[in-house]
Amino acid sequence: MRLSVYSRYLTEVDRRGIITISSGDIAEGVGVSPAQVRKDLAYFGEFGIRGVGYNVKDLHRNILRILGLSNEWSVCLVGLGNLGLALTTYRGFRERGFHITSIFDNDPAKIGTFVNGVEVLPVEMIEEVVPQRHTQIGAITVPASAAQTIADKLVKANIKAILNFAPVVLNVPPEVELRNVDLSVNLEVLTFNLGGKMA
Amino acid sequence: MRLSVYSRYLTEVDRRGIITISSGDIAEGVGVSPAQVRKDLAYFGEFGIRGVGYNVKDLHRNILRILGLSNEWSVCLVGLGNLGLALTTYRGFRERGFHITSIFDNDPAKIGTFVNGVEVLPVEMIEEVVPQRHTQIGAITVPASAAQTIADKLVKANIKAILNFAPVVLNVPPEVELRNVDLSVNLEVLTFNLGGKMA
DNA sequence: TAGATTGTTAATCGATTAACAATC
DNA sequence: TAGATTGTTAATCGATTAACAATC
Repeated sequence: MRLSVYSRYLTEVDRRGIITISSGDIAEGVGVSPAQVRKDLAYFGEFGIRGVGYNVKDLHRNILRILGLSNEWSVCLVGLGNLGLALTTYRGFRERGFHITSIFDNDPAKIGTFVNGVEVLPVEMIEEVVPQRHTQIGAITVPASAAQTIADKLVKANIKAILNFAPVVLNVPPEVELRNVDLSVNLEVLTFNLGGKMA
Repeated sequence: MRLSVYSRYLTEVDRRGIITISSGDIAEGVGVSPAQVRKDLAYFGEFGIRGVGYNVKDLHRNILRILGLSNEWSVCLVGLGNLGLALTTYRGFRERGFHITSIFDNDPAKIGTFVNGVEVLPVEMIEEVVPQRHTQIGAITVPASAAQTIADKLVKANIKAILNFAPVVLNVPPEVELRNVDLSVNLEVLTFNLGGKMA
């Protein structure tokens, strides 16, 4: 969604101390058309003033609210490999109100250790711990072969959304929101687009 | 691009020893419409046989070729944080013919060390080393504040494509292929879609 | 009032789906 | 020949852009 990109741009614009911004300015800043910006924003309400533009702080607040970023979220992380570890230190998580409240892995060497003050638990405990901590979001960073099993456990544990980093198509019921952060696809789009230009 | 997803599905189908597959089967396997599958494939050539379907191995080979995955690619990695480290061990890279041929960072403690047999070099050497090793793809895993500077260096070094993991809109000339792997946007789409369902 | 910029309607564009003739 | 399934054309849908009246 483009709202997310607008939000980021507004953060920067606000930091520069700019008070008011036009759809044209936003459009130029993020690389879309002014009409698109106005359409996107108008869909959620009348945030601007005709002849003037949008109040930066005000608009930003509204977008954050629409994106659900004024809420606090409990996240569980399944799979503590390099990627999982990278996520625990990812600043963007905290900035958006995401709190990693539990970490699961099935490596005995990792179970019982603490990462950022959170104890690593065996994956068998997902169904017990996730509901307990009112966790809404599960991040899957296990190998592709294990991802579906983990997804099933998360669904049973009544998770609301899954952020899947494993390169595999997961099967979850429609009421569970699923996002795939798939590096493979990105790599392939990259080489596909490169295709014509290179040998 | 959906081709990437088809490719993955065909790998699995092939492993099961299936010889021929219909557009309907593929569609069901990856969750799109049969017409879409046929349209996508027909765009690149006539890979199927009417009344029969597609030969799995044959189709897969064709898709790999179209995606540029039968080539070998030289990749440089800039930024050796947790995420950068995760990428060096990412199996999907090697599987697709991506070779990390150089790693750059500006932390003196990291410079000179070896990761997977590749020496970590100072970022100042990008413009020298990248052309030397005929590197086509640059992966940026530095903090957002440094990303544009790195991108500029890569462009000067004549890179063909950039895979950007920093949550920032990069400015590169149109002839450089740019892909953003933006976790922030994914998080925000997630909470946005969750918005209606939750408090 | 004149200039600027929004919100919105209408026109355009592209992508998806439905339908079917071609053909194995 | 009858059944199946492709490749492709036409119909549908949705998203983007252009244009402009409303209004600050």
